[in-house]
Amino acid sequence: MPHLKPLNVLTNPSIEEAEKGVRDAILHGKTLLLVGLCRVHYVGRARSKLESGERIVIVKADGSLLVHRSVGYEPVNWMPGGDVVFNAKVKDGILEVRALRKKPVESVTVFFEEIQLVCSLSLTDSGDFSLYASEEDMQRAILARPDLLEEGFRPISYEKKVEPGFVDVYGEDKDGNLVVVEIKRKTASKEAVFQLARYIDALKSKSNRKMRGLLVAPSLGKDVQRTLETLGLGYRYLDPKKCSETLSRRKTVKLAEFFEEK
Amino acid sequence: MPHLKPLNVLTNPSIEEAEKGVRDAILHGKTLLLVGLCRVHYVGRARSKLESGERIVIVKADGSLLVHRSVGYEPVNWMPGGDVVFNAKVKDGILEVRALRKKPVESVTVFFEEIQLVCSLSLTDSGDFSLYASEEDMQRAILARPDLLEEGFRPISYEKKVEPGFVDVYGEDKDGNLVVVEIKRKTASKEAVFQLARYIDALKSKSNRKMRGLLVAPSLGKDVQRTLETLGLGYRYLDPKKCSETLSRRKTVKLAEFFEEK
DNA sequence: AATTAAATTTCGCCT
DNA sequence: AGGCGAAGTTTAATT
Repeated sequence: MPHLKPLNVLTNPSIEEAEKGVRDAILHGKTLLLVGLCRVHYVGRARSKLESGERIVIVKADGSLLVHRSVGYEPVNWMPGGDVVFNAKVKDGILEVRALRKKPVESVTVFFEEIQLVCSLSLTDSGDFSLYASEEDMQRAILARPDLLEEGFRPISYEKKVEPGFVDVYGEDKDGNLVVVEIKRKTASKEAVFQLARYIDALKSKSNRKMRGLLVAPSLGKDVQRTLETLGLGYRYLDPKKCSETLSRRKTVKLAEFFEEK
Repeated sequence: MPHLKPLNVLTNPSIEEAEKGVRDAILHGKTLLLVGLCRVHYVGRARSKLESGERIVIVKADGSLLVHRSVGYEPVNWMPGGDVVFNAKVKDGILEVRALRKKPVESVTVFFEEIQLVCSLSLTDSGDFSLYASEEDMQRAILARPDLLEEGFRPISYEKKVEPGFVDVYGEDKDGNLVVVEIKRKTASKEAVFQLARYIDALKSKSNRKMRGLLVAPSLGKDVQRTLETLGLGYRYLDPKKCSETLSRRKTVKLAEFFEEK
């Protein structure tokens, strides 16, 4: 049974009615849904022009603006949220809706010739969003169950800072060798191998212990195996989904927990 | 004066009415706009769960689906267009709208507990979209006016294939040295420098002429200047906007024109 | 099909 | 505030 939430809908309004609806929505911090025939200009980091056509425009209270065409997952024009100022006015029978932000300076302006729909909404949304099987999940899984990597592996640290960046996982194997681990959640490219090589190169100068490099990923790109061999590095198959399953069996949530008392 | 295009709007419909509206829209290849209280599941390359809240859902005829929260430029869940099969059904008073695709196998399912708006649209949109001041614009500008790079520079080719990829612009300077040019439309990182270094490395073996490397960008990231110096490479400031202005003054449109008769 | 690089990338984290 | 790397990145181009 619907709660009949306040829902302001104008269908095929005049430009002037639409203007009022848009201004009210923006003024009251509502989410705005527009459908109509429009042109769009973007000026800022680049510059773009979209000729006349019917599109969906979403204006959110956080300052973000999206222009969607009838096809495509991505918006054709947009404005990321943030310090954005909206503005709506009628000029020569055209409704101009403009979003302007500084840092970087850029603006999206939508010129509506006709409006089919103006809908202002108050979206109540406090639902949690959770994502599994990300690269961080793989990292957490390895820390929780080091034998996923190899038998006898013991993590020493994670996100260790070295010159070129951060080592995903750093530890030692059952023979006491240091192990540098680079994780990729999908097919690893040669770039990943070079990244690992750079880490090892940077770390070798800081220790005289034997050091191994291990690339962890669900699969390898073409020639990557050969590149690994050339550079004397190793590979361990690991599937991100398996990692998230491993984690859901355990109750570990935060990365830091693994090292809190070391 | 509005054309009064066919616009199907249901406000606060029952779940069953909404189901009918959704099915009809999908069946007739319309764009669908939904607003309502819902949960969302994603399973595929990763896995995600979004708890109950009010959101905007867009379903396009090309198979793409977007779930937007009240804040944020990016959709919280989505499905890229392509070979997507949609499905809508009511189960236990909940309207399930599901998008499924293979390659990769993944699905987004939206569970509506309440619906505020169902709107099906026929968007007529053939408007051209044009973007200026892209990296390609910078490339074209350099080819059209080589002195943007440096006085006396003469382009030999563009998009020249070498082992690791493609050299943006390749030419010779006023002293007859070969010049390899790497273009970035925004702040250049160390990665860009390494990319340039790899190209030069690959090309040096093919010629015994002196060879210079030039990174072209509107600015440099931290330490990038030092990296350039270490590797003996040069930098030339160039602003993408200036490039697009240069191009709009000239009438050159196609890259190939510059070399058609060489 | 696989690889590579760009994107008005955005986003988050860390210095 | 700037830099770096990841993303369910997407997209386009080229092998």
